[in-house]
Amino acid sequence: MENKIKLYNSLTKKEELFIPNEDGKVAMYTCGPTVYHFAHIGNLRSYIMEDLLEKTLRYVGYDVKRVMNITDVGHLSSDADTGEDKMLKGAKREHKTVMEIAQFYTDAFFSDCNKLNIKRPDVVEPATNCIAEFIHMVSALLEKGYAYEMGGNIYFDTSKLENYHVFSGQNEDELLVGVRDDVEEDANKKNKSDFVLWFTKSKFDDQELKWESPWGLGYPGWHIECSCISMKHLGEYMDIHCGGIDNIFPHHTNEIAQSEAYLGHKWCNYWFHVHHLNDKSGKMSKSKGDFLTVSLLESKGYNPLVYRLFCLQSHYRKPLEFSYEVLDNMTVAYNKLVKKISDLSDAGEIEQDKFDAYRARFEEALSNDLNSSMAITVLYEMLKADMNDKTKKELAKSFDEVLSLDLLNAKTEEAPAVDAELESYVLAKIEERKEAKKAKDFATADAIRNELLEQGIILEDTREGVKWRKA
RNA sequence: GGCGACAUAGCCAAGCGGUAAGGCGUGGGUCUGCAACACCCUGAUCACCAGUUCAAAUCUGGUUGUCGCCUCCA
Repeated sequence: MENKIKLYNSLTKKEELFIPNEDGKVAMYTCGPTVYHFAHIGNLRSYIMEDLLEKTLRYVGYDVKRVMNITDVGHLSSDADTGEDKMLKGAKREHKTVMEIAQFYTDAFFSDCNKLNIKRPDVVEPATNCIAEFIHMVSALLEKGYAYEMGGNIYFDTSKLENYHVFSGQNEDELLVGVRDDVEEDANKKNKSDFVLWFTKSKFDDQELKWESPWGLGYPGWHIECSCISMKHLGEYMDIHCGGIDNIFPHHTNEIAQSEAYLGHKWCNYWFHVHHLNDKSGKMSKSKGDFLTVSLLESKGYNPLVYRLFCLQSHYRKPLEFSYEVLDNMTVAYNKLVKKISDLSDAGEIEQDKFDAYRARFEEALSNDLNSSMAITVLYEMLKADMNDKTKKELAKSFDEVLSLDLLNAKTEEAPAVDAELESYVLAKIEERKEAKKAKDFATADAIRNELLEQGIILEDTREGVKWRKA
């Protein structure tokens, strides 16, 4: 098939025409969540934009296989073995076992994704399912001389690589070790950028999850899982690897190092990195104060899809600043958009030439490095264009395959099961008010409207008559 | 200290060398008993300074500012 999608590739720092290894098929990998806590809406920005990427690829005709890992072990909060495992930390905090924590937050993550209309990847694989694969790769790296054992742990030897800092062009000597106060340097490392592949020696004895390995009882380092899980399901060649921008170093850098050392050839051609969501004080993160979750937004009365729209109207490669003010704006915009589309009638035949023209413009916007903001604009222009309602509705339906904003069946518009009793009551009141209006008794008419409003019923006088809905 | 990204109207934001899309808000208007809805109208020379060009928001160099990364982070 024709390849026409252009994507910015973090590896080459250029926008490139996306050409998969196998014609018409895309092998896509996404770094999944570390399930020790709820995902905040900044995390979810990445997953929304990656979802958009996947759906765009499908929309233009690719057969996509997407794999995501779930990090449920081995993610230390420090690289030295003095660090505390994030999973264990979460478990301690909530007095649960590590596996209970992992299950709970994995479910919570997919529940949030569901609310944001993020499609579940074709394969979701927890790290703890693949211990044998990890051990296999670590063994192979030791055999090939890319790894060494020191102080009970297995390390990757970055000095064996020609170009370790593939992403940044950083100079080894210029890197500062332990920039942050709470990071301790690991004295076992031969080179400061070496990283752990397998731990057997841990200073915290209560590490719950350990596995037998050729090097003793232990657990995997953080980076090994993504390399192994992707190869397990996608093979030795991958098309697109996605993740948040902060994963470039060290996570993705290390993934490339170990994967290509293991394979002996180029591993992944395109790297897609989503930039951060900030608030006025800067980057949103779990370790900083109050983090915003989908549930929190919902409790404040926001539709999660409004947040999705907020993300889509920006570009994935731009930092985005969150504020409730903007979210309020988006709520209005979203409701207007949905109303406009729901008012379209089904009458008539599709005007195929116009349908094709707008669909092409929509694809063109997304093909241009996922210009979702432009895609939204195409949606607005389409709704204003000179064509019949049926065509517009079908186009909206088509666009929504990618946008996933529930444009045709918005959750907000789904009237929560109205019981007949309430309905007849409201209709009676409307009739009463109509009589009052006819008699020019506007005081009574307004009183009735206010009375209903107090019960959460909103009346609107439209040209087609009185409409009512729940607030 | 090193590396990188970003800088367009009140806010979000498109723009990829040919003279500033779109959304929200604001203000004005049509409609309405009023309100809401809907519809119409309404605004910026693109952080700053040089340079390249017939032509620059768009390219180059520099300045300033904001943010991120340099072994927790999406």
